Amino acid sequence: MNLEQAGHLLRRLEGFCGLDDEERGALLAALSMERRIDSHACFIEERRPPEGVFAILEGFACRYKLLPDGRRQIVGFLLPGDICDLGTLLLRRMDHSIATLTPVTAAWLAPVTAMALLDRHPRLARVLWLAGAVEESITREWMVNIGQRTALQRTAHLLCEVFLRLESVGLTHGNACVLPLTQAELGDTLALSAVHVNRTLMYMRRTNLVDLHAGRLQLLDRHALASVAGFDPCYLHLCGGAM
Amino acid sequence: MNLEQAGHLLRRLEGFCGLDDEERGALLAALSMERRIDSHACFIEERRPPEGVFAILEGFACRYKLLPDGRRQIVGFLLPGDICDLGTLLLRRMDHSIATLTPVTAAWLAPVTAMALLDRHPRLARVLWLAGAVEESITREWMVNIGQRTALQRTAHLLCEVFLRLESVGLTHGNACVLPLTQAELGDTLALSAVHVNRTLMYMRRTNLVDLHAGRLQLLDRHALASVAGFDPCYLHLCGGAM
DNA sequence: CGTGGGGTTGACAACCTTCAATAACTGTGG
DNA sequence: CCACAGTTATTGAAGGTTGTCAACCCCACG
Repeated sequence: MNLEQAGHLLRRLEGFCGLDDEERGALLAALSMERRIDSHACFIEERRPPEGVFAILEGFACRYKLLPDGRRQIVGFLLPGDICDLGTLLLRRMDHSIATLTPVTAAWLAPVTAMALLDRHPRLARVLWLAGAVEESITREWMVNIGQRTALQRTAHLLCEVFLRLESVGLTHGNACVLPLTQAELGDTLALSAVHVNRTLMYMRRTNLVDLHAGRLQLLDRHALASVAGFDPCYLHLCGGAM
Repeated sequence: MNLEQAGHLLRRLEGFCGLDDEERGALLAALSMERRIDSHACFIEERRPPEGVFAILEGFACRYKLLPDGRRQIVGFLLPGDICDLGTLLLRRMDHSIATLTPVTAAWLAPVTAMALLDRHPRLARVLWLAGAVEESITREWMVNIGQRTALQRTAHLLCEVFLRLESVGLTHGNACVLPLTQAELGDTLALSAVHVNRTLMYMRRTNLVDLHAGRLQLLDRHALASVAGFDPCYLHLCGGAM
């Protein structure tokens, strides 16, 4: 695992709680098995037993559920630095699928390895537990977003969130970051049709809120964006970052 | 804590994994501090530090988030036998509120007590962890429900879920159970207006799917209900119960 | 007997979806 | 270097599901 990628991970975890060299070492050692995954590949399938814990080192992935008629709801983004599926480790079968949105490199821990790591390093266990709690919190906020906000507010809210999450691991440059999603994928995330996502993004571009273009997100007016979204970063538990 | 109430809790946890007498005893002892809460009282508030873990012994409660304009999204139901907020134990502040929907009796564990319990009884820790993972799974399914399904499917899906969850702790009688929610509360849950909830329930009554009336839910045609909902109980991880 | 909360119903409006057509872009092979 | 195919983005028009507003009923409760 190269140092920059490990940096995203550590930076994120240490946002919660300091780690000593031994803990850092143990975590990195456990995550030493890397795997590259193609873009748009489903690498964890609903109804199959969980295959362990993994960390996203590079690239974007998502959790999603399919409906019988082919509709899809994306229920979470997995960004660089995210550690995934500690919670599902004990479940018999996955209740959702996970797929890449771009090429991804991930580090894997077999279930037994993960359990051993948690047993031997209580503070590491706490931090990972915390990271899971934050993901839960994000899921709840997404439900509010989809349930209560208009297309404009909803889109603005998601863009605020993604930007802050990327910023917290050092993946933004000024007011810009990558966001390599098609409008159809944004639609599956926001529970909007791709057409309406397009209209909404066009409107945001015209009104100088954001420019999302060729996989690159630029916040033209951060404050106004947060304002139309009604964005309150509290739920990200970032301990510091404001909008 | 009376035995029937403890029964709901144990029945639910043992659905995941057997417990020995010592574990059962330790859990019940830790949960010995009972508290009665009035109907429609907000007993855990957003932005305040978590006050420990609690178990719902009797009555209905919900997690929710408020928007600046007063709209509300209920993001989860807490039913008898549910153990709550292990996940948030480590967070600095709550990212949502919890309120009762009926009078509730709950058992409380102070944070330190909860941590001690988990440390001393690994298998108990696993079961509680599992219960948390199931709650996460339910949250994701709710997001799918709100995002992708029509009002009719959405309502049917929720009713299927509540019925099964109550059935799993022995709180149903034949095809009926209590469901003491106003239509406005159902609306906040399903992200529908109270008026449209009413229309939908009227429709379901006319077509002999369910009768929801005076706080009592009766499934008139369980199979048809599951069918219109596109309900697949897999996400509840009940290990047995089907619809 | 009045009051207030919840349920029920109708009319109308709004937001968003769907369908359809076109334009821009990406990668591939000749 | 260009032609081509496939995907993604953009825009218009029409229609549908759901929200809002308003009225009315019913019932429990004081």
